Amino acid sequence: MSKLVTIGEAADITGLSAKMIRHYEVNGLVPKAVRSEAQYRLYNSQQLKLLGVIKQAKRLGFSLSQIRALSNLWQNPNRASSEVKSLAEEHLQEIDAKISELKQMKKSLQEMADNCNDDEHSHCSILDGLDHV
Amino acid sequence: MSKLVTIGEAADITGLSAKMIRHYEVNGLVPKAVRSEAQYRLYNSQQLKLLGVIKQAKRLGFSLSQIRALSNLWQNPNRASSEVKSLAEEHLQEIDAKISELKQMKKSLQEMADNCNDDEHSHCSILDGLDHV
DNA sequence: GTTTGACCTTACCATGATGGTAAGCTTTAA
DNA sequence: TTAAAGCTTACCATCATGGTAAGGTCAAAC
Repeated sequence: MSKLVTIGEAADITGLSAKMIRHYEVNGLVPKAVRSEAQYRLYNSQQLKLLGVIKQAKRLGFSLSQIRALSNLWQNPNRASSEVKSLAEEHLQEIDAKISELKQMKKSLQEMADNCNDDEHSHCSILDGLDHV
Repeated sequence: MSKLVTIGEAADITGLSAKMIRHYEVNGLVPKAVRSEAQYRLYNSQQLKLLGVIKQAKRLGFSLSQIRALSNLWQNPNRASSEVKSLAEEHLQEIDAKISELKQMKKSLQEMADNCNDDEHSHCSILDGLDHV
């Protein structure tokens, strides 16, 4: 007999936007919410908890399709923790790849910028660096 | 009297796609190409050079609007190198911010994953970590 | 000289995640 | 009773890119 809240309250509680919550329902990240007589979506505490899990997963940079998988595991009492770990490690690898890529960009750009005279003249090592493909 | 090439050759030479080159023209990153009688876009060596510069800037992660600015400076003989450097440093800051964000994500997720038993049981510290908002 | 295939053109739709707006119905509070 | 706030769906925009369709053009092979 848990208290039911509308989508606006659910948004306030979880820190997601109402738009996002609807979007997640349409895309299967959360089960379809029950509706009031006036067709308003209603959420109980368990569903709010799931939305909170999704919010956290978003903070960790999981994509919506990864979150859909996480959400399914979270809702499944027969899950194996190894499945969850495997999703997490997949994402950790993506994060590492992005960090490497950004570090490489930073290094190249930093080198170019360090050689730039930073004055009113038109010659610029950054443009030179971009120039020769 | 430089040789003119069509968009497909320009794409092959620069490593951009023909779609992207058209998109960049529409969005003002490159000047409108001259056309053949049959309305085919034609590029000279100077324009190919600019497309090469754009390709490099993309490798460095500049956004299209940043590249539009870089392109304008590249084409302007009266530019000041300080303007170019300022664009580069703005982008370097963005890169640094992204790296920090990803490192923070990685740290949090790594901690959760390290405590996961990785077995067939349903209990999982990763879900626990996501759970308590 | 015609056909074939590779190339070009524009116009439209899709992606992923989110925001914005509009038009209309419902609930709440004054 | 009315006004405000909140809900509904449906559509369009963003960013950078890819895909496709329908049609025009060019070069080489037959």
